[in-house]
Amino acid sequence: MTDIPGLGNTLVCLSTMIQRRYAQICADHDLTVAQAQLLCLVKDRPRRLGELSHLLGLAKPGLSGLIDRTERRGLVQRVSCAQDRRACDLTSTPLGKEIGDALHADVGARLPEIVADLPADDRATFAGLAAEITGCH
Amino acid sequence: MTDIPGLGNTLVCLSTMIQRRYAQICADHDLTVAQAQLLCLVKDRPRRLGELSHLLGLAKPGLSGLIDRTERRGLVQRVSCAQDRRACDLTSTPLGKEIGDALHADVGARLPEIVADLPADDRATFAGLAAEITGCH
DNA sequence: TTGCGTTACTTCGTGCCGCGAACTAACTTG
DNA sequence: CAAGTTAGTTCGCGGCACGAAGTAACGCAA
Repeated sequence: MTDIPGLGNTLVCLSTMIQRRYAQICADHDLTVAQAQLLCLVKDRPRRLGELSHLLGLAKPGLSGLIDRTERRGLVQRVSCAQDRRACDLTSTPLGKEIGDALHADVGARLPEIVADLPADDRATFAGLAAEITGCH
Repeated sequence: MTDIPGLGNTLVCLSTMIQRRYAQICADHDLTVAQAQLLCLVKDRPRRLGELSHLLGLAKPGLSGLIDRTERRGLVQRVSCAQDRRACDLTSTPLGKEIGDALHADVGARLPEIVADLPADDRATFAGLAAEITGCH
């Protein structure tokens, strides 16, 4: 494969730009990045902890603590699962749902400012390629 | 400006993909992301702490602690500045320089795997646009 | 020169984040 | 039923980063 010089660094820079802005948006909704990501996964449907662990790339104890903190803020709730009494579903509270929806809207509105300097057709091209890479459709 | 639906989410996904892979590469060199970023800024020339604070987007105490931990590992060194006795330059040790260079090479080699599934011309297009957005030349 | 505001950095206390190891309870299989 | 597996928790640790408060050095003005 043809190497593109400096691409590695460019990707790190890009990712840092996105993370910084995303963290700011989260903070504006009084959320940490980790809590925001948890909330977004859970705000529209309940999920098993094991599933969350996989999606977030966290080991069990890390997830457990993250849920503890988020539950303490009243955004999320453990619900014991009827089919398997060992297991837990995590759901969002009404407050969590509300905040999660607001965050999602804000991310959609403000994060793309990062590419605002590009001409419109480049912006569309970039968005398409990024969607391709991530598999986010 | 024309909104591109879902772009906010796509950017978060992209950034997460990059961060996860980058963290893995750092871990392979026994570095945390924060320490790696510090080391990369310092490995080719000394820098003032104030400059680093600005570049890394950290407040003073956060940087101070990060440097403490990195210094404890022998990768980096505080050098008091002759011109201004309040100030500090941060330099990399020979070990730090070596590890930093190895990391940099590895990032260049392995991080672009993220875009490996794209056809070659799309890859080049994406790289160009990303460079444009970040201002990484 | 002496004093005063500013700047550069550190220390302290706090809280979030995430890991491995060890544990408990519940399911499953022989 | 016994043994092994699975889902989740707890504990102790270390990294990360903040605000508030402190210290030392600089620079300027009276």
